Amino acid sequence: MRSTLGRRLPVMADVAREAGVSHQTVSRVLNDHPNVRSETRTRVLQAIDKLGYRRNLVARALVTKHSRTLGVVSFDTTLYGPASTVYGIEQAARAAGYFVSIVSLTSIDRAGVRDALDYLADQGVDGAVVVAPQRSAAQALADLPSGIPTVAVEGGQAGEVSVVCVDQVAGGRLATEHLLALGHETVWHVGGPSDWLEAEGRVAGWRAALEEAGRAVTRPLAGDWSPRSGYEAGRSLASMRNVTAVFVANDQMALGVLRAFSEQGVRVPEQVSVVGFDDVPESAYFSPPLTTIRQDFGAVGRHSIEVLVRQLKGGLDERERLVVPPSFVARASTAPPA
Amino acid sequence: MRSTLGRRLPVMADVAREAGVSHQTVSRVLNDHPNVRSETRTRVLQAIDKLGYRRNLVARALVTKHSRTLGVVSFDTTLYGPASTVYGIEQAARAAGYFVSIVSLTSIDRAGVRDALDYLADQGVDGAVVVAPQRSAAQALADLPSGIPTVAVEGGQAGEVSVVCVDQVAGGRLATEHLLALGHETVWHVGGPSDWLEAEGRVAGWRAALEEAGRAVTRPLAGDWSPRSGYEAGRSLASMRNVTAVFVANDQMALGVLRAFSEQGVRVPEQVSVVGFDDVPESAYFSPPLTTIRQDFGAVGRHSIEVLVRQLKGGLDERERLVVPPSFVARASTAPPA
DNA sequence: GAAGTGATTGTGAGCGTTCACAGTCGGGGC
DNA sequence: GCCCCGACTGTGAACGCTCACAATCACTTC
Repeated sequence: MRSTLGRRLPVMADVAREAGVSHQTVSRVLNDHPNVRSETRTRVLQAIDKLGYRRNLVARALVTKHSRTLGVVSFDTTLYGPASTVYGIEQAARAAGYFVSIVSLTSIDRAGVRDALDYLADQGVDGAVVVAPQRSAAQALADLPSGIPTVAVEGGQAGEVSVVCVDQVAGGRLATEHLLALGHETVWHVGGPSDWLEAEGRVAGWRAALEEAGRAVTRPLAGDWSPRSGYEAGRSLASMRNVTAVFVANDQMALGVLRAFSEQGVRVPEQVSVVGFDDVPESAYFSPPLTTIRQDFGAVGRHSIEVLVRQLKGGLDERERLVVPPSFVARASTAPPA
Repeated sequence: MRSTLGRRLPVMADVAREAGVSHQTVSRVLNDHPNVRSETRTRVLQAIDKLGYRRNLVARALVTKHSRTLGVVSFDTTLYGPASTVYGIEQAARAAGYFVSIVSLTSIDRAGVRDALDYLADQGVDGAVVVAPQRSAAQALADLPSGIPTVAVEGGQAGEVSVVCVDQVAGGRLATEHLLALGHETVWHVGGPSDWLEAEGRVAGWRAALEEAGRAVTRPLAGDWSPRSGYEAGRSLASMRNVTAVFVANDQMALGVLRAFSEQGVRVPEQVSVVGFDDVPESAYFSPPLTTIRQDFGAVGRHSIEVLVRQLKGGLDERERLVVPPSFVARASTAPPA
């Protein structure tokens, strides 16, 4: 864009002239080519410094066909989970020497994912990671050959693309088994939106743990991740007699559940135990502090970049599937039944 | 890169040949140039469709010197505020036809901001918005001429750059005046980190409201935005006799305060009233639901893009300063003193 | 009927880099 | 003394697009 002076920004040829070499030698210095006499190298470096030269990455991308830019497609980066994942992705990508171009979707359907990927492809990204926690998005990815190397985060079964995800089933198990171990007869569940793979995995883990223990599997209550939906589920649960333990599919809804219980005079953990999922920074300060399942979003982001970069470098077409284990965080919202 | 077939991706010349026109005519069709016969236009469009041609934006950027990419520099996009702002920015930028390249800083000091901006400039962004809520970042912006059009979000006094921000002082006032209006003798304050401009503005508003009402200005307690720091401040406050109203500089810390009060048997709002700041989605479900000051992060993001695009288009060098007013959200954490 | 006008199209150069290919130079082996 | 080889450097052509300019054509206009 024009320097602060009216002068044109220096280009490689200017540096070459200044250093008394050819433009190619300048290029070699810039690209750490071994066969450059060290004296020549310093001369070029000095010229670069003197002129304040900066290599034009757009021109470079034109010829190399690599932009060193990675695309990220995500859904509602306002939520803690996606935001943390994207943060991890960005850090890892930059560390690996890539720029990150992002597009946030308001609705993550088939068309949306395709458009976003096309959009990024137009821009010339070398690869993309799609944070696709919804079944529709995951399917969109599996079906359409995006043309560019792609990694899915939380993207369900690895079909056409590599996948990095947290073991949601294990997480659901962890939560449920903890409650059963405390002596609860069975565990109720407040689930996330049914089209989210994460919600699906958590229910599955909960159900499996219950069935393995030979306990009654109650019908899960449906939420939409929001505190409000948790609140409503909490009101329903509070009105039931036999509820002593609840596994809520995320911390935000758990907050709503806690709130509803508190309003209805249901004491946690004395009367009912509650376990959340995510371990958002706030959950340690809920009333009571929330026992929850921790997901390492940062690790997921980092891994997704590792996989993507490996695919870019190797050029190999093997699909990977990397699963990050969740962990259990004990706090004050669970106790043995009264 | 490379189509699924081994074949080279079609370029403008291929389309031209297919349509029986010159490459320039293809370019004209692509750029909606008026002087193209409609019959020619359809022929070109058909050729484009048939070949699956997509214009190479990198090549275009090389000659136009415009990448149609905007950079975003932000600090810890894991936090709700920055995440929401960045989300708003991204949506607005895409709507305006720009790509968004993002870099998240872990520490937002002078060098960090400069590096990030240089990094983005290298990539060839047309402009940048820096979410710079810390004094050091704002200063870094004011001092160093970044070379590219830049807009600061929450960036303090407009010096060298345009600024879009929320009126933090008004927010602090709103909170404090509400508590005074309820009949509280004075209002205590739990502040954010002292080098944050937002924290500074909120204290200033609180102090101004107190002084105008002729009330005692107590020494603010220091926090770092985290629930933990709020919790600690809350413990201190709970141990004091004369505290009846507290204005906490953000909702997360307010959560910690609430938690500490609850542990110490201090009832909110019966014994102490609490007001937060931000209106995070969770705050309506705190115990009790938190009265707070709402910031419209989305609007801030949108405005910052508007200002930036105006600067890009107009080419004019005028600096703007756009202030978004906060609003008061009444919930259940405040009441008249006992 | 000559010249002017506006719409439509084509030609060639150039954006700033990297790539492929040629040189040049000095020294070791015969 | 000749040749070969490796280290170093230079030359010219892409990359795929847009820009400036020229050319053509059908009408008007006087």
